[in-house]
Order: sequence, then C-alpha cells, then structure tokens
Amino acid sequence: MSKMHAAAPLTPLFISVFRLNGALIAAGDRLVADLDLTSARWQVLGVVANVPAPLSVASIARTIGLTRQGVRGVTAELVASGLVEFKPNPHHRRAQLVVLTDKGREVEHAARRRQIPWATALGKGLKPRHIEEAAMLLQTVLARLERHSDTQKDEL
Amino acid sequence: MSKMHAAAPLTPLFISVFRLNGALIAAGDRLVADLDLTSARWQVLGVVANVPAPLSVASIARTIGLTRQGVRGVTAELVASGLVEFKPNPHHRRAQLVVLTDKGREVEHAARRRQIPWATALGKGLKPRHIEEAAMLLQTVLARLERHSDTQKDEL
DNA sequence: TACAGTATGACAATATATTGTCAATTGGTA
DNA sequence: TACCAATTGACAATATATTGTCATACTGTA
Repeated sequence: MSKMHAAAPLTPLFISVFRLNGALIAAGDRLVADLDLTSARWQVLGVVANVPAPLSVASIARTIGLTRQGVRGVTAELVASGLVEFKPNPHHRRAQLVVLTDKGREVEHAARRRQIPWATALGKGLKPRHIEEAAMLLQTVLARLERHSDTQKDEL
Repeated sequence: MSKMHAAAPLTPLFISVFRLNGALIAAGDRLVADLDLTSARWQVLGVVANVPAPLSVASIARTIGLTRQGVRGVTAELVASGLVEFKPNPHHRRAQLVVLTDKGREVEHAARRRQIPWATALGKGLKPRHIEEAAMLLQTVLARLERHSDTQKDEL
C-alpha cells in the first residue's frame, strides 16, 4: 500500500559516479597543479603520450568520450604551453596530428610518476578482482548508454 | 627490465567513471529536457523533494558534494522557473530554506516517473548484488578521497 | 557582554564542456 | 568529372562548476 516508488538498483551507483567524478577531478587538479596541468589538460596529454600513432583532435575526442570542441580548446592550451604541437597529416590536410614536444614528454612522465603511487595508495586493501568487476559493470552500462544515444544523435 | 610502469588497478575504473559521468549527464539532459529541466537542475530538485526536512543552499551542496556556489546558481534558476522557493529559516536569518512549489512537486514526480523505468531498463540482466558491490567500492574510494582532501582544504 | 571562529550567501572571475553553425576537406558514387 | 554525404576544425553562445573575496549571521567562550 506504500506510495513510495522503489528506485532502480542502479540509482545509488549513479550518485556515487557523480560524486567520485567530481572528487577525482579535484584530486587530479591538486596532484599536478605545479606542473602547469589540470585534470582536463592532463587527460588529453595522457592520450597523446600513450597512443601508438598520433591522432587528430577529433580522434582524441572520440578516444576519451568528449566532444571535438572541448578537446580542441584544451589542445590549444597545451600548444600554448608548449606541451604538444601540430604535425601535418599526410592523409588529411585539415585534421593535423597532435604530437608531444620534449617538454610535454617530460611533464607527462612527471605526472605519471605521481599518479601511480597515488592511485595505488588509494586502492590499498581493495581486491583487484573487485575493482575489475566494478570497472566492467560501469563499462557495460556505458556501452548501453552510448549505443542508445547513437540512435538519437549523430555526434557524441 | 621493462621500462613500462604498471598502472594502478584503479586507473581503468577511474576512466570508466569519467566517461560514465558524462554519458549519464547527457542522458539525463535528454530525459527531462521537455520538463524545463537539466541534469544539474534535476539533481538539486531531487534533493529538495526527497529530503525529510527543508535544507539551506549550503546544506544541499554538502548533500550532493558540490560547492555552495554551484548549488546557489542552480537554485536561483529553479526559483526563476517557479519550481522551488525560499522560506524563512527560524534558526538562521541568512540561510533560508529551499522548499518545493506545487509546480516543482509535479515536475519532480514527472521526472521520477521517467527515471525509474529508464534506469531499470539500463540495469536489465545485471545482478543487484554486483551493482551494490560496485557502488560500495566507489563509496570506499570516495570516502578516502574526501578524507584526504579534508586535511588540505576547508571547503569541499 | 564582548570577542573570536565558523558558516552562509552574494558577487566576480575563470575553467570545463556542450550545442549550434559554418566552411574546408575527404571519400564515394553516379 | 560532378555531385553528395560525412568528417573536421573554427567560432560563438551557453551551461556547469570551481576558486577567491567579502559582508553578514550565528556559535561558543572568556
């Protein structure tokens, strides 16, 4: 007889995702602030540094699930800071490729050297299998969301 | 002898959190767009609607893990849209309480009626126990992050 | 009471990210 | 070739969220 509507099981998980997203961005900002980086810039820099072959701005955007425009702005900042630069793309005159500068390589290494022990400490005592299972669950939901949005809109 | 640095087990989970956060906000925006809501406004409206006793803007911010200022702006929009209003707070002249209007109650109900089947469909086939375990893991990491940031800064 | 510390809302500046629009580029096809 | 659809980067407008600063309001304590 209750008028309460039972929330879907995923709802508390989603709330945790929102909060964790904000907390991670804030923690990342603090972690690399003195390297002239932010979480947003670090994320793009990390893709450029770790991808097997150079990507265009639009490709980077697809890789990290942001829009072209957002990545475009961050990349422009990274160019202004001398961390990445554009290289002509022999297959597409318009879509130049983003590559690391020497300075960008150094900064990315410095950020990664901090990130690894930081994230390791954060996961201390958590079973790797549980972490993997949680990540897989999020991936499953993400795939469903993105598949469904594909049927509604062209651009991510 | 490899120069590769093993990433922490949490790293892939964090990447999923970033992407899922963005996808959920986009999906929420679409879900309630015609109600004159967005994900941000919906989140604040949901707190106001489901809390046992009215809260101030600052209390709402603590509840959802955003800053006072962000919630302040969203709340002002909700007031402008006639979904919530301020009520004098007998215990604090400055910190007025945010309460639903009749229209706000209707809109929040309409949003919830859509959200529940949407989230249920999204979780179809996933075991509730797995979802709960994932949510608990995120909560654990979140608690560690927020505890650590407390030692560094006053305000969330 | 008086005062110090804290909480709160207002305001401004900035960072992040999306949406919409446009022209240039590319690839496929009639 | 000529045309059409999709991709891409540029630009503008807007939404979201943080940080910093300030005056006001409350709380506890001397």
